[in-house]
Amino acid sequence: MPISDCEVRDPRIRRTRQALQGALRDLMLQKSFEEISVQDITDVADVNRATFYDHYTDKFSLLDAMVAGGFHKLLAERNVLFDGTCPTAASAIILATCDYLTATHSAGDCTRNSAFEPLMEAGIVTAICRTILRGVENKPVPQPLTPQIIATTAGWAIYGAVKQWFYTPERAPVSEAVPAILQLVVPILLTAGPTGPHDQVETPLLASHQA
Amino acid sequence: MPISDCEVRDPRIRRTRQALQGALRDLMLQKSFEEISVQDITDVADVNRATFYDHYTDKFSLLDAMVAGGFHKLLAERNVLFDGTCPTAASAIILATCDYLTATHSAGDCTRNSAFEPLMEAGIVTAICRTILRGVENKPVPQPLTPQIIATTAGWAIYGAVKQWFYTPERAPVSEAVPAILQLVVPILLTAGPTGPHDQVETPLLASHQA
DNA sequence: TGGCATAGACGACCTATGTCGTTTAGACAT
DNA sequence: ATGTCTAAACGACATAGGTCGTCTATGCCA
Repeated sequence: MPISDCEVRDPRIRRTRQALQGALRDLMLQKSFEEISVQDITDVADVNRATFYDHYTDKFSLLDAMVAGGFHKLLAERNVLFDGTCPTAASAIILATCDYLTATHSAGDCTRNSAFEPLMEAGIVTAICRTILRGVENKPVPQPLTPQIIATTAGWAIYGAVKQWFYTPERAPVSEAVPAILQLVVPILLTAGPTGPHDQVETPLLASHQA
Repeated sequence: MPISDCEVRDPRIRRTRQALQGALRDLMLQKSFEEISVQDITDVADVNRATFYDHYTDKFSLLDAMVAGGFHKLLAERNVLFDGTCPTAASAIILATCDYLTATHSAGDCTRNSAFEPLMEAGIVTAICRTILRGVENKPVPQPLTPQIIATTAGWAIYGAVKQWFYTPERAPVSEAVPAILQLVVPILLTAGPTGPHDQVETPLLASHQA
């Protein structure tokens, strides 16, 4: 039976999970997610196939863990902590999402079918919402709204906007896209309590440092 | 090879696809999506298993077609046409989403795993975005935004909000939720061109007629 | 009404999936 | 170092998934 992924003490568990995640990552450079079998993954990771099922219920849940972990790590590396409704933090999240999408898609995939994309998107959105929620969960919100709804709405809106930007042919550069998306989203965030230190948007610096 | 689902002339095709969709719908009342095999579906639909693959690539794509079709039908039945940024139309979409989520979840599922939910959500979101896009695609929008980005952002925001509302324990009634969610998303819609006939929100009537 | 195009039936085949029970070996504490 | 606990290996098995080629019969149009 699979065990939760965060904070695993036993180094053996970490090692094999790393191996499995690394294997999937490598394989996705060569073929699409749907073409990859659990056998393929365990072959590359050099663990027994049955062992795979000790950690993940199927390849979808492995993907899930990878996306959630990867995006969370990206946010952590950049020290993104959403302090209140400060637009700078929101910009950082938007930028991170742009970068993450770019990074994961440059890795080979023309996968225009099946469950891969929705699953991956769900993972990213969850991570975004959680980050935002940490910033707004103690703010007062007008009835019948809740901090959760604010965070979720903003999180989904951000991902939708970034996704659409990403798939737009001849899209604007990130440096333009981020403040534009920010403008769309701030009203949602402003619904929650008083604003942070910065009140109005001023297009902060947005150098894209790739993962 | 599977053929597109919309506007199928041949009645035989419609018939078998209806049978397959109906079978899945029935089966989902009894067990979770992941527990249902293609065999199960074709047994209930009384078609050969191989025939299934003539229409859908897998059970996920069947679900996809069902959700997209079902939600689209719901919107069509209610004559939801998103004329500009008029809040009434937005309310109708939000309400429809609430109802659809309620209807599909009352049908048995405690499915807290796997690809089912993300897949279903993706279908709903796509339908919402398409509907909104029809209303804003010819509106002028400030650079570097596009009508597509407006529509996608609003669509994802709406679904996220409704989802969060839906999963909130002891949630407010729809009649309160819809205008609240509307308040969150109108700013996004208002980014696009001049508003429709109604300018300010006034909490229009929102009787929930279930599907 | 008759012929044609083609959806669906059917059976066979191979691969992938998921599960079990047993055995091996590595991590960790004493 | 040594013993214990348990992750992982391993082999085996039953079921599900997906594909192919051929045959049948039904909808459609002339």
